[in-house]
Amino acid sequence: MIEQESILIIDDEVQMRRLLEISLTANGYKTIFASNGKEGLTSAATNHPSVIILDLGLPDIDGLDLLIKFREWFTRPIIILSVRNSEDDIVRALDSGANDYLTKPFRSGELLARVRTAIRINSEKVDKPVLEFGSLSIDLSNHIVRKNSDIIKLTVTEFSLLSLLAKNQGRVLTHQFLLKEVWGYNYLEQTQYLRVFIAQLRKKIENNPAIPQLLITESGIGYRFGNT
Amino acid sequence: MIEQESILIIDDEVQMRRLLEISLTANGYKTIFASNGKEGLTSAATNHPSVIILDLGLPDIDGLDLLIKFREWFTRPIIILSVRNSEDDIVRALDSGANDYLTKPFRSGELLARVRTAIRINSEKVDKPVLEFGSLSIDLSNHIVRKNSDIIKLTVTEFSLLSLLAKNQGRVLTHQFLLKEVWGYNYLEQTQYLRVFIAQLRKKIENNPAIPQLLITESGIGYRFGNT
DNA sequence: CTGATTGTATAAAGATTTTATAAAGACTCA
DNA sequence: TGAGTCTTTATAAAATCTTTATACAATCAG
Repeated sequence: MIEQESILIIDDEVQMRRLLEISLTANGYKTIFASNGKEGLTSAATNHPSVIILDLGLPDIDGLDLLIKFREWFTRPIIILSVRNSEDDIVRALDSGANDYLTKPFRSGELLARVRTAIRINSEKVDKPVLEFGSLSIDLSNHIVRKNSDIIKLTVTEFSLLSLLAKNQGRVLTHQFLLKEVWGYNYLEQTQYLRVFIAQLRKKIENNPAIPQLLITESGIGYRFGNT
Repeated sequence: MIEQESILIIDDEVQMRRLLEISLTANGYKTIFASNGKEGLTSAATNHPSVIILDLGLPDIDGLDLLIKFREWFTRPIIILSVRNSEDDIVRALDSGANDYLTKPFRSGELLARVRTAIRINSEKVDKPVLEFGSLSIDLSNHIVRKNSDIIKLTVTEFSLLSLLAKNQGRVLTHQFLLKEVWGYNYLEQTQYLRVFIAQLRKKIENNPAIPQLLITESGIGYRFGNT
């Protein structure tokens, strides 16, 4: 079963939201809505949408500022929808981190195609479905971890932390990055969460948790998966 | 030295080629031209452009077929430029693997911004540069130092000092500069810190710490990474 | 040349920060 | 309600940074 892509729509016009809801859900996307920038930020942090569709004309925050704020941590596609059609607006939005820019009124078929394109390009960045590391295998799509072909039971949080580290094998991932990706934007300070979950993971997957070979501590920075 | 991005333009109109050449080279890109599909295919294969700008109305091959052919092996961004403005054309091109679609006439500032965006998104897929010095490699973005492919564990301070010196290979960096960059403004007097950490680094990365080849002392001035 | 001065290298002790782990409390969902 | 999970707290252990001590090397004046 393929997981459903979710799309966060940040727009204050009711009509526009309804229109987008109809065409996106009809094409198999899950829609999430926010009617101002603040709501959009928190919703993105908690829901981890696959794509954000952002209207630049919001009541509370300037759209460009919001875009820049998103780009401090949100790495997935952001498509701008705006009535503003000046070259300057378009260039600034694209250079501030937008993936695409469509002017209202737009053709919904084109929007859908641009959403598909953004998701396709984004997905090229990641993911072999099953990661293998010696006796450990991590099946990302089925959420199954095996050690010597025995299934190891992990909670959702444990799995998400482990798979994030494993997907970035050999790289040091900072505390903040891990917290942002696993718990969300509002947990950047909770380093202790990480320690607790790393300890739990080590108990489950390391041969000798006291001398970890897979989940390596980089003191003062974060953690790294793998010793090579 | 940053390598120049090259852009392959596949278009049969002379005027359009000239226009693109002017605005792209003015913005620091290297331009390559092809006036039909066949030429475009061979040119892309030999030149490995960073981006392809493809006009759909070519004399020899249908643009969409060409796009599909490119996508059998070409993984970098392809931006479509076309007079055709129907939703159907746009959707089909995007779904056939185009990264973006602009209709003629277009605004050259917008085209440039979309080229930048395509390159930026594409570069997120690629690994960041690694500094190499003989058997020593320093992966700045992943915070990993290897010697003969063995990972060497460095503390945050050690890493920041080493990478600062390595990034300025061959230059002498003064004590004060190093202290300012690594420890901050209030530590300009703590030359002893430097001595301690340089000694630790030498122990970790030099073949013979007593006869340093990488971390060179410039007595009375500071330190230098590597030989000139 | 000799001795004083300045600059450097290194080990190691002390202070501080960061991490590991267990376990208790809170929450969630069937 | 209760099993499973997440969050929070407490504390010991480990890692790192700072400071001190000492020895060596280079330079220069007399």
